[in-house]
Amino acid sequence: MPLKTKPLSDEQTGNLAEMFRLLGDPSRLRIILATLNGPRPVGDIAAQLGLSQSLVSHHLRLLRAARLVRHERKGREIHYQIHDHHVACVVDDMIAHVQEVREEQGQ
Amino acid sequence: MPLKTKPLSDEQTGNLAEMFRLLGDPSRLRIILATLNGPRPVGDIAAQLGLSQSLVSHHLRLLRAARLVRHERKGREIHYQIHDHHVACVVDDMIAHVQEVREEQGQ
DNA sequence: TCAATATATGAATACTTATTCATATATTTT
DNA sequence: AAAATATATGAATAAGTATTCATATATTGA
Repeated sequence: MPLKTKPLSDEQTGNLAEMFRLLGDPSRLRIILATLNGPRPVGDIAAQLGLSQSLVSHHLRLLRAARLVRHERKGREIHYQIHDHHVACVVDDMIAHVQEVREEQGQ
Repeated sequence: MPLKTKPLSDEQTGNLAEMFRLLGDPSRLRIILATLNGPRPVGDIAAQLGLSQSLVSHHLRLLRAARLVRHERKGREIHYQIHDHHVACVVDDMIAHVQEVREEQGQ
């Protein structure tokens, strides 16, 4: 039984799509996943994922603008973490879906 | 408090990103939204959204392959609906996030 | 204030992909 | 079987964007 949701305005639908689009790039998604367990400095994220500092910074700017992550300065570092519970839920539910599909499709 | 999730394999992360990417296009997302309240024939979706039949069909093929929607034939029509509860949840949570952002950012 | 460290940003490009147009396939009705 | 209806698909292109490189900004420590 699908959840009932009020019809969305064009602008809202656009914003919604934009959120998903941001999660839809592998590098950006990995960055998001890296921020799930608390604040992480940019450099650490880049090192952990094997991505350039520049790339991570570009992506974080987009994620920040969409409020998918938030940041706080600590000394000269800037620490990023997932923005809130909703975002974590979205990711978590989709992980569950992917794993179901994996099981269905065999292997 | 972010949810703890097991670390994902590269393949799983890729699949996850692919799911989000598919929801990240406005046309495809509108198609998804149109399938939230039960089975809808392709033609109806196209008409309702003002998209070409061809475009809707192309998109549905991708959504179907990712099991974001499922289909059943009824006579000469093919009816599509959201694949399952998880997918509906993902969309719903993200709608909640978008609305929060909207409130925060003023307006 | 100068050097060192951490992050951000602008421009350029290589790559991806949404959309259209034309056509093919499948199902039903006569 | 032929016509009509519904959906799917292939190829082409136009539009968008992920990534890199070079450089700028900001903070800390000497």
